Amino acid sequence: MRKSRQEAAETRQRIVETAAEEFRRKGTAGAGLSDLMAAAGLTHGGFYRHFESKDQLLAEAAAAAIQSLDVKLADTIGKKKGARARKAIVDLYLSRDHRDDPATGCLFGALGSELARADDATRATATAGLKNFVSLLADTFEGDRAEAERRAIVMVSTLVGALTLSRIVDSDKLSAAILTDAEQAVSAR
Amino acid sequence: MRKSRQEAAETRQRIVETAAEEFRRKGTAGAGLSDLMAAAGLTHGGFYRHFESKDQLLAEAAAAAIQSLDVKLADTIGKKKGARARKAIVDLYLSRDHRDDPATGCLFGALGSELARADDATRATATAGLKNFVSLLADTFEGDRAEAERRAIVMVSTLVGALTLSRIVDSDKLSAAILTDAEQAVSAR
DNA sequence: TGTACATCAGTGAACGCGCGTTCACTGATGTAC
DNA sequence: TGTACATCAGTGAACGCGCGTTCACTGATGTAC
Repeated sequence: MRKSRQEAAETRQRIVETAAEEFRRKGTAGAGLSDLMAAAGLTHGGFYRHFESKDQLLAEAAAAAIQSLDVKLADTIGKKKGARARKAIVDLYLSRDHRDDPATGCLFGALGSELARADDATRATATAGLKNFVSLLADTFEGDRAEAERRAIVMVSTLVGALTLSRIVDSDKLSAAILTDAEQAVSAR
Repeated sequence: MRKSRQEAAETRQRIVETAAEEFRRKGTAGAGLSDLMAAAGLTHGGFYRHFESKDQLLAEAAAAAIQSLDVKLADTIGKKKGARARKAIVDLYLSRDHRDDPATGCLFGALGSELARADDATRATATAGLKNFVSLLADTFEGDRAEAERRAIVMVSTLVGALTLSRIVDSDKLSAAILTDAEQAVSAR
């Protein structure tokens, strides 16, 4: 039954990535270890060969989600600069696709209020991810760096808030309006 | 042991209000019925004399939280109009006090990502509350109503996002910057 | 390179625990006459 | 107004269930010589 080191490392990675999706899809409490391990193609007994606790997995899953956000943002920016890069990020972030697929989307939008109650390791990861997001956006503003960062912080706040609210609301019309209005307001700045 | 109708009604109200705080403080999964009933000064067995399920309580607690937000906003506005009313709301919403006391604060900030996964009744309540919040803010903008509502929607998004992020972050400095930057940006509009 | 032994990834069953929910019971309140 | 009975708010114990966690076991992999 023993697997090679490489296979074990791949398994671990698969668990983390599966968890990153399941947590975003169902919430941290809603995603049980048993379901989660099954989703990764394993039985739940093996979990503790890889992790000390569910909290540790959450911290690593948060890191994976942050990393995938970084990659998506970098891909979206591509070779664009300034306002065009910024618009590409905003369009992606406030798209209906993003709203309708929390599992592969932004960690802050999917787990925002739960992250505020998470343990230190998870919050530290989230904080680093937020700083990076802000920094990428700040790069798209010209002029004074401190001012650019301030604008980026506000923009991220608007993006996260709008995405969260668009997912709560039970009216398609209002949900779409939130995305559209935020997109236009943010692009106009 | 039987209580009078009035006492029973008061008990029910107390449970709902206690729950509204506990859910915001600990999250919907983190707040157990047993703890919650104890916090309301009761044993947990009596819960089902008042409610059909935990989900029903959540829906009513959400309504209570929404109502208390309405009251706070109305109190804050008082007799102020336009930009002054708007500034008062923003100052209150993005205050350190609000950030540090989710239990009595905005429902969207405290439970945002969990509300997106809540049942229909709870989401309907949240949607109605959001519409009211938007409407109050729209009243502070002059000119075209549709445009005022668009601006209000964006502003609420920024407020909710900034509050949520300020609670996640493990750096006091960044947390304070999020509140301050959002406040200044939003006030400048 | 081959052999003997130790390691450990993964399985599947089991553990204790706290959860939401149910229930028998108590006794004050409400109702009927 | 008084009396007899029904109602039901609240108690406290119990229920089944799924959770996170533990453990004995298997057998392929890794290590030592």
